[in-house]
Amino acid sequence: MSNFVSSSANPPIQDMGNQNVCVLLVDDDHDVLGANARYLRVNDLNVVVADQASTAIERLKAEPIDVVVTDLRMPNCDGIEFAHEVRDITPLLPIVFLSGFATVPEIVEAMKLGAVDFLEKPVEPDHLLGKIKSVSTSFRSEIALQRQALNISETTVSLRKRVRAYEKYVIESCLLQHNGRISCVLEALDINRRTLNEKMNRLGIARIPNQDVG
Amino acid sequence: MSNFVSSSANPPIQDMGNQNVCVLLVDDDHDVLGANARYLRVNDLNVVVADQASTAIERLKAEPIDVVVTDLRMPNCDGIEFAHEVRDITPLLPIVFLSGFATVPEIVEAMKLGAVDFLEKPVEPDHLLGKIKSVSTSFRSEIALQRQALNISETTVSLRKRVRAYEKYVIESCLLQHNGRISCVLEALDINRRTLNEKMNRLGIARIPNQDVG
DNA sequence: GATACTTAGGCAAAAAATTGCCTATTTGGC
DNA sequence: GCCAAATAGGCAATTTTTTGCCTAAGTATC
Repeated sequence: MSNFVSSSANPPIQDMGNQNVCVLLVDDDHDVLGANARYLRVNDLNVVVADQASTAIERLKAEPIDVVVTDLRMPNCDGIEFAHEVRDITPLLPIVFLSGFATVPEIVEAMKLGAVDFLEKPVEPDHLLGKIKSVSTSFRSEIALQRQALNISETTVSLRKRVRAYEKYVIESCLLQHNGRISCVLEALDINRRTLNEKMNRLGIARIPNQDVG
Repeated sequence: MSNFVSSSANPPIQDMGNQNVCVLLVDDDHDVLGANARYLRVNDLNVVVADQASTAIERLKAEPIDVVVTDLRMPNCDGIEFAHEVRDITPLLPIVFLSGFATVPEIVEAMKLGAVDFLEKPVEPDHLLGKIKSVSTSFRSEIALQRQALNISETTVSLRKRVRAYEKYVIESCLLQHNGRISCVLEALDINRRTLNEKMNRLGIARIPNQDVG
């Protein structure tokens, strides 16, 4: 927790390079699976694939997965069921669902299980990539934030510090999500350019050397 | 989060006396609104109705609402927009959406905004009642609070709003935790009394009638 | 090399937030 | 009734933040 607060001193979240991120891709359709896997790998992600839930669970236990991307409809085992199993193993792992057609209760259930998003097939590979990147980065800081934000009972952290940490977290996430593109952050956070500048200086947020993807 | 997951098969809630629970019912269809309101009232719930978002917001500010039940599609203002406004005022209040037809992104967005459930119209009154009862009891749970506070992250909300919501959340939690005792909050959050006062007014945080727990 | 685009930052006015001082109200105890 | 403790809020000085205007630097494009 303290590292979060004091983080103005230490290096802010850098674009840690996608290669650290490991994605578990689950889909019974081999074409889709292959295509997505290829695209993600080209973009420096580690990709583990599985064409059914049981395999996926094995892989999940074996490999250090950062994000799960799964189809909702699968022959042997539906996605919700699968997500439950994932939750049993890793309660906090971000899960992104894909589906061509899903019912309202399915979506609701998926979101309640903590799905990070629900994308409609067919998914643009680039969109998927962006989602994964944002998810996998925000996931890490979210944990830190969570401690900071919710451990009220444990430690006494001043409101000021907390709010600052939160603000920093939001801006950094947004920056990462938009690949360092300031103009996008301005729009996304609906904030004055000058203000963002000031905040970044004040909070010690580093610029990201805006490297375009793909 | 387990309480959320279990919601599909909600266990019978102990009769804790519905009369305490106050529901804000929002729907532009007067027939639906009337029918639902009647049914809920017969079952000892306090019901406040509104046939449009603006009215609902007024009511929300005026009355001590425990749960919001709103239609997703409304003439002047859509439900998501409305939910955003609700979130600005009460970041933690449970919201149940109703809709006859909703798109995937709408549902996802609603859930990310912290919707507790998403029911398809037409809704069986009894089902709605059960949902409200279960929701209003589980509201106190820490987990619900956590989810709320942090799940906003993906959605595009202005930094200002986010920070405000966060600040509000922290103060409200702290207040709850210390049983409404202002002096404790001051110390815990290491904040000037005058400042806390101002913030509470600005953010619309209600005082808790400091009832000592036996 | 010229030009457009993006971003940083100095400066100062304007706006907002913080906070000390003082007073009022409420609540509980003597 | 009187006193003490807790809390709210008016007022104004002070501090902080926001933001517009202008300039400059770095990059990419033609």
